[in-house]
Amino acid sequence: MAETTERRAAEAPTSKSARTRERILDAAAHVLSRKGYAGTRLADVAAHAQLQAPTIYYHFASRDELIEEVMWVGAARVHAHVVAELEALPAETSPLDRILTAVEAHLRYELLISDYTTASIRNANQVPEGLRAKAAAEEAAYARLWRDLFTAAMDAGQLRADLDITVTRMLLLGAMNWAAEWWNPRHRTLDDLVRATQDMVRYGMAPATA
Amino acid sequence: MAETTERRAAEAPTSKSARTRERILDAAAHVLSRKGYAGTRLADVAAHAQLQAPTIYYHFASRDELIEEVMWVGAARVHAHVVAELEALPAETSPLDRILTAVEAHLRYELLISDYTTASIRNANQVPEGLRAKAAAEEAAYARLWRDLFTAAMDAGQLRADLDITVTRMLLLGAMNWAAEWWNPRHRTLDDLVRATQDMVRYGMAPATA
DNA sequence: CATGGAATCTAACTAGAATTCGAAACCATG
DNA sequence: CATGGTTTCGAATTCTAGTTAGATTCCATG
Repeated sequence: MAETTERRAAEAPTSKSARTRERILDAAAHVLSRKGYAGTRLADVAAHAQLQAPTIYYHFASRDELIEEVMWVGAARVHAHVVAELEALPAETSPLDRILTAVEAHLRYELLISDYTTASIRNANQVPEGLRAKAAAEEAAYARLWRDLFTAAMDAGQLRADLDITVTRMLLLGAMNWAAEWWNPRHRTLDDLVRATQDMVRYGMAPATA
Repeated sequence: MAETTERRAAEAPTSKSARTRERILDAAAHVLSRKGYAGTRLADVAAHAQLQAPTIYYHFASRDELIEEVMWVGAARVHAHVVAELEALPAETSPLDRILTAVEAHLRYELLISDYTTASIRNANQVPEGLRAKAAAEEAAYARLWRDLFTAAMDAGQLRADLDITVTRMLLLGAMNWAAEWWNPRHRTLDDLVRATQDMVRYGMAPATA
């Protein structure tokens, strides 16, 4: 019953088998983010999941299928979380405020489940083509969400008229994705990071030119 | 003699041996950026450098030493290039303009030698500790350069007084580093990318509040 | 407490890749 | 054209890690 608070993120693992599967997936994300695609050894994954390597084959058909799922799950969960946060906003929320909400949701979720995030970020271009398909489709859909947010804000006149929204969108996502590489909760709170990122979007770095 | 124009970037390869060594290094950066640390096979590196795997051992003591050098070279060259561009500025250049110059220099060089850039970016946390030392030291020195640029601009009142310059600096570097992952010269010129990044620094995304 | 499916384990097979070694090819110099 | 150092190569060695097979343990159910 104490689990209910956890269920927002992942779906609830019911059977014992499902829970073991989830444990293997988490372990794989952990190893994948630190060792890369080629360096992800099933023996290491198994050790983190507290079982023996061959056991993985009871839950996944192959090493590649396991890794494919990690790559996909990371992207899918961030996407779903941002969508949920946006849908929770009042209908009259301005396009710019929707962007700022998306920024906060992306950062919080990315840094919360950072093993999956860093795993898919660092390995996006290292994993063999075949394994990329599902994750790539998910990322494309997520990119469309951001593109729509920017287009709406531009149409509403809330962005500088001469802004290159394609490039700017990628710069913003890059700044956020990179945070998983350096952010340390002992130096800055997540709240501070979110605020600094939102301020960067709104005001840039220079003071308002009087 | 036609080589002289190339010499701005890397030091001039004089002897035949030095040129082969450089070719191996380039090939290693290429493979490392695409396959990761564990996935970088010497046979692949050799194929890209148009020679056989054992030949690599004539130029490098081991696979790890080769990879260590790739990781280090990328960071060192970007650092050196940015320093050179900054030193070429007139003494009276304002701190904010110095930041904008550093942005341009970083982006141009990073995207010029993007195999090295993406190699070190994607593998920074995948390479074993021992190999990180040299590259990490170089990156630390480079980070200090940026910290000083920001501190000077803040002291000169050219940045918003409430700006968190530590976080903002990392967001900016992240946005730029990430560009190596998505920038495609067929969609946007490098000039456009540089301008968009500089505008983001100066103005943010929203129009000046009247 | 017996039983059968679910879940996990141990042992063995196999392929791939770094590294070593000694031979061959290259090439500037006398 | 010979010669010796430089550079490259082919073959053999060794170790690592994915995968499979078969046995064993766990555990809910009757």
